Amino acid sequence: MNTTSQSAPHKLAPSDSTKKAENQFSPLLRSPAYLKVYEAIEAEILTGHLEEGVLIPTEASLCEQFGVTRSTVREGIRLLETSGLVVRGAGKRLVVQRPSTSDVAASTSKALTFSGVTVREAIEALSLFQPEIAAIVAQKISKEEIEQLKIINRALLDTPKTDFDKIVFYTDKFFTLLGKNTNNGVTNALSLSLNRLINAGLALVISNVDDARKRIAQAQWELIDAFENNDSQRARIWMSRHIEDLKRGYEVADFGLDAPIV
Amino acid sequence: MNTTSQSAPHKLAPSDSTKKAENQFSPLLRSPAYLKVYEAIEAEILTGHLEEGVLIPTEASLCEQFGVTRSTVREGIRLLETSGLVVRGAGKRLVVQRPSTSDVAASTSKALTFSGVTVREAIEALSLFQPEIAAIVAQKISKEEIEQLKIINRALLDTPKTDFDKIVFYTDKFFTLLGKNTNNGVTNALSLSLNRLINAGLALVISNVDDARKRIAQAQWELIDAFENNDSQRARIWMSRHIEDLKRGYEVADFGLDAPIV
DNA sequence: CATGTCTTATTGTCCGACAACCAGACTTCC
DNA sequence: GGAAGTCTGGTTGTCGGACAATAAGACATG
Repeated sequence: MNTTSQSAPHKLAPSDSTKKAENQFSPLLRSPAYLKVYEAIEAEILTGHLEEGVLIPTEASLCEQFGVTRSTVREGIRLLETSGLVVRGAGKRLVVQRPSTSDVAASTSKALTFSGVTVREAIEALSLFQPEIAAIVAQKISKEEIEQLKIINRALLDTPKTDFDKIVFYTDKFFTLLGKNTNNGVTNALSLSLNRLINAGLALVISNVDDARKRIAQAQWELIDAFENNDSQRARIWMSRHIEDLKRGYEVADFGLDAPIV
Repeated sequence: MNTTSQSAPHKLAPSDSTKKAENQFSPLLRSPAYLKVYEAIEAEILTGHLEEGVLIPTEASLCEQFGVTRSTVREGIRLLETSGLVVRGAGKRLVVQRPSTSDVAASTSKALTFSGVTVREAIEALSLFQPEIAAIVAQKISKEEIEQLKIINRALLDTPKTDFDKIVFYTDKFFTLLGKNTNNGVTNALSLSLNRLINAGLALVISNVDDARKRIAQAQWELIDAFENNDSQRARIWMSRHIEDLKRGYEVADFGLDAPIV
């Protein structure tokens, strides 16, 4: 789990570039002090020596312990912050905290966005994965959670047809609850991050499709019904339709499916 | 796409805590200078003003432009680095670069690991998603890529039964090539990150299961065969078996399925 | 008990400095 | 002509010290 990707252990096909026979040395990496500071604290957290909730020593203290200046320590701390292992408490001190599922989803969708993936790719991924998620949720979900879904569905129906933001909100809420009911941090995080990817443009799409709210609500209702009967297959099918519907919405809205997500 | 999650627009159920009716103000966020530096440069990159490959101005120059000190600029730059929008060129200057799929996968699997997900969760996610990936690959993959898969499969068979690292390597390679052949940056990245999650412990598992190599190779072969016939359904099934097999491997190896991934 | 005030610990920012390092130009030597 | 040394300027990594801004807690005041 090292950040620097310097792999290439075995090559399947020998590289046909220069035949100097001297390519055996990988560029040796000297890590600057601020990186070591980061890695040291990260390790302390991952090994459990620094438990969740405890306060990281003050910058001054870290200077002493590591024998470096505050500037250096601070640069290392910035890395810790973005890695999500640490958050700023209300006051100021840093406190250890493992990233939540939502944090993971946020960073993943952000990374995907940065990498320049298109809306089409996101929707295709959605159409691959969400049906499976629906299918497994159908096996696991409890009565109480189904009730929650019904509340969302009802709220969606009660939303004015033109309150697009709210429609997006309840659509997302439904997906979110599904992800949660996989009872699996990985699938939940990945599902969340996919949803984030399409949420950005969803309001625009919905505003362009006349009966969007009705169609979404119906899909939700069929899904709920499938869940109540633990019918994985039906859940899968309706989720497919749901996503396919969204995709068509993006198409008719002429949204620019092949443009990078903004 | 803001990093600070301060949502909670509509509540489904009114919070039954203090009834002060004064909860309308969200904590106003003052962003420190180093954050603004980060955001400013990030924005320049995302809007395309700073194209891929161009060199970020020197720290000294950034100091001037932003009117802050180098220490501040440097803290901001650290954030840029971890966000993956920028890499250190061979020399020293920072150069703009959108994160690659592999970068995204790395950060995602890292984030998932940090969040403390278990091996079981990772495998379940794998068993949900990989069959779908195999199914879609069966529709898209070209003859040439199938040849690549065959080469990997052959190499796996040629690997000594006890060279566990190499077996892991080719197993991973196979999955990687599948992800690539989805021709979809999102699914590819997510697939890669899932693979990374389990690769860590895979060598240990393989070393504990006697005919691991044979079983893996057979699953690969069946998959290849399914790909050649564009048989999505068969690809799905064999991938399911493949994952199921891995899972059983983890079980018999008594790997600690419910422990967080290290 | 809600408001001010004070103290203290800690972070955010600044300044100026220097060594380490890389790249490119230049020189030297074969 | 080309390979190897040398010089030089630009840039980053680290340092040390300084001060303002802010938050937390204790305390006093009405």
